[in-house]
Amino acid sequence: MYFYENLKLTLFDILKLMSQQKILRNKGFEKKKFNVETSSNSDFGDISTNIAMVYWKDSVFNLYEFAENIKEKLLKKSDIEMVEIKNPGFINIFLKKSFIQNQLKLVQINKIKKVSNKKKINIEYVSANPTGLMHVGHARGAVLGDSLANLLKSVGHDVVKEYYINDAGKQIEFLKDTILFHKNNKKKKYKDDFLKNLYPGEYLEKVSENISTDLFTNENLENSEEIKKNAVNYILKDIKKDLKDIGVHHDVFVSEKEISTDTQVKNIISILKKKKLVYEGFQDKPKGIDKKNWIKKKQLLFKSKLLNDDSDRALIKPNGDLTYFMSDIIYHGKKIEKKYDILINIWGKDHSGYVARLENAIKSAFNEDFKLKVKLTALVNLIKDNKVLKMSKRQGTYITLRDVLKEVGKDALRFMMISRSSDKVLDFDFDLIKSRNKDNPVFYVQYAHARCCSINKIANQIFEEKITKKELDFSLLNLPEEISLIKLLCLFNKNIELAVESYEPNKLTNYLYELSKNFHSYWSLGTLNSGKRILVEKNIKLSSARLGLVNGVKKIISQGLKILDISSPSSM
RNA sequence: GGCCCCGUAGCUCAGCUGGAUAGAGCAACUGCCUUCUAAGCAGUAGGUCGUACGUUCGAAUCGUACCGGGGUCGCCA
Repeated sequence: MYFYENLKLTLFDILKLMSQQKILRNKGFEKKKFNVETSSNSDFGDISTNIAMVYWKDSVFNLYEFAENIKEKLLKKSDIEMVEIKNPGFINIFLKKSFIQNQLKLVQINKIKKVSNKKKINIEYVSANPTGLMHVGHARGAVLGDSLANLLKSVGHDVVKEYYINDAGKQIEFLKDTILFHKNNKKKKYKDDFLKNLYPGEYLEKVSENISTDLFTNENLENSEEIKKNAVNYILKDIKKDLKDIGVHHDVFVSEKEISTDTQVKNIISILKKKKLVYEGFQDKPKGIDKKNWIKKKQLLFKSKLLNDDSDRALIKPNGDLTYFMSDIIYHGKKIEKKYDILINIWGKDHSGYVARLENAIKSAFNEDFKLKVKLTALVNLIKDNKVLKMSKRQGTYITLRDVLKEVGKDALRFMMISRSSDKVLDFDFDLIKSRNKDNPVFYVQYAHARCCSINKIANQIFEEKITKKELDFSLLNLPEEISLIKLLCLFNKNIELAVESYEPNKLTNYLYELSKNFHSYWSLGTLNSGKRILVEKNIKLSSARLGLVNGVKKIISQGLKILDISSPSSM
């Protein structure tokens, strides 16, 4: 247990004691929350807490007396050197140096802390339509979902990673049309008179070549379905290959077509009917944009107006097909059947208006006790020569994930994709990502790890077997930079926890960057002052202790990068 | 117009389960390599945290309203 966790328990004990001593009047103190934070400023000690400001009103004392009482009790602890009370009521705790130094022993054997309440979690991500190759936008969701899944697993949750294949509906119809077009117009140029509702780009031409010509000779329904199936399978294979190349693996692939059976549809409709949430009717005309071709048609609608939507939403298209909304209700129903505690969906931000609707629908249909968390990812701007690369799906000029990957590599791609919080537009700058210097955060972190490895090699050369690995004397680590590096290492687990709780892997990349920065800074002390070099030739004990610290850094960086599925190179 | 997201240094962003003097990186300027990877480090300068009001001992953080930017609002997914 690291020092800040320790202190928190100590403070809880003190509260209990104060309750016994009738200093605290109410027993409800456990409900209130107080902070135990590592101090931002060394004037404020190693640990600061607002405990006195939170609880003094529940006590027989005034704020100052209350804080003093806590201070007295804290000073009885052997690990604490000094306690100061500062306005407007903070208690600042200064720990004994030896206590902090010995925290490094915990770092050496650091294991990521498991959660006490293990959850069954389903995370659905990527789910790119199988109508073409993935682009960087998909990659953002892919890496976010994958890193998040790894994080959740690392703290002990039971995680299933899922890909929902949209292999039904109009998009797939367009895909088939496009394939047919290529088959029938093989030699004709199609750029100029390109038809609406066909997918552009050369890729699908290649796909069409890989589909048996026999299917095209007579156009019947059966063959048509077969073409769709073959095309989807072909494209899906490519998508899976790309995902594999960026280290993304799903446990389950669910086909929209397969789960949306007639019985399922009837089932859902009858459930919703019982709850009086559906009716045959006319949808409101969409607001905002002028819709000249708006035609009223009768269809099955979900009463989402009752649930704060501004319009009721269609479940069945006038032609009898399912809307994607309906398919999604069925799909989520399937997931809910499997008794997950938490359902996580990673979607592009263009679906933001849809989140509440779906959540309302499935909560009212299934009444189950589960938590739905939809994470939305904002756009990715590809930047080259300080210019945003314009992409147009219509003209088929979008840049595919595999092109980007070829250029920057998996590690850089993964790191960059989660280096910003997901709801902010991400600038993906090729020049930056490919640079081998500190401008590039991926490089910077990996370089810190490589330096740690390098110093180990040199230590072995200089000291041979004399360098100790066990029973290091950490009391020799007295530089302020060493102390703060140790404290920072202790915060790794805390940052994992934060990343998990907020579903934000970028908290981990931020931490790793921060740690690397501190390490590079520590390393460089030696260039000015040879006594501050990590390896001091005439002092094996000191060198060993410092090497212990370096290896702590190495361990934490590699643990962090492993969760993100990014390599930790031993030399660069 | 409704809903969702964003607004922090010239630029890109951390910080947001309320805490003390708001932090990094880039760009600018000044320094540091005969010595462990200078692929690096140190320093200077740069801010009414979009605006206003409110809650609070305390607000970048919470609430309300407004301003600016983006997304979305069919039977596309």
